[in-house]
Amino acid sequence: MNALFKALSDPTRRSILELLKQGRLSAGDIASHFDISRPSISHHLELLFQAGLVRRSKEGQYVYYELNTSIVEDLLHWVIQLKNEKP
Amino acid sequence: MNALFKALSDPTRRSILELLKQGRLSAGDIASHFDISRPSISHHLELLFQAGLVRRSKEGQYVYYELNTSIVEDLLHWVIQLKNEKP
DNA sequence: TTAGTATTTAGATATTTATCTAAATATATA
DNA sequence: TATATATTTAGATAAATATCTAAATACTAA
Repeated sequence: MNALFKALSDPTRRSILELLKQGRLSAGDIASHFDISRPSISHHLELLFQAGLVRRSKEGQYVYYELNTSIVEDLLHWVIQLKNEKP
Repeated sequence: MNALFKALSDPTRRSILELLKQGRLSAGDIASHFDISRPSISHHLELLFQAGLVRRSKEGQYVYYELNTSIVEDLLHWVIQLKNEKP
């Protein structure tokens, strides 16, 4: 749960997630949306992966990333649980 | 929104929020639940306040903190919006 | 007014984090 | 095989952050 919140705490990483709402993208396609070096984006993608927020699959020379919504469910529960004092 | 996610990215601050689910507490009462100095807790409380996650009111020499659930609503929307590609 | 308690502010420090460039690895293609 | 492209890893650096102690502020009560 800590990795999840840490992953969400960076605005670039949240933007990446919003991008991936459209569908899966390669690391390079993701990087081209930002004014940040590819290694930095790669690092952000790794943190998102560690947090379980994205899946990845290698196809040829490309690595595709896509949202993993099942962990978003966990986040949803955490938030709801905070809102309702009697769950 | 960034202040909100930044505030949630620290485990101590998330624990403070969980504590406040029970009801309002003074800064000192909150601090006594942690092995961290009072000034550090005070700093965490300030960040939670800046993020809009808690309200505070001074009563005599005490400062009481309580959850502000209306901002939690915003967080909820952000998460839901991430889950549903067609909102 | 003086002493005591609650909280925050200030300033310092160590750790974490976001970023970069250069190099390494993996794959595709000429 | 040699070259080009995609991505990650390594290592360095600067900025952000969590923490501490000491001091300041605000209030209570003797």
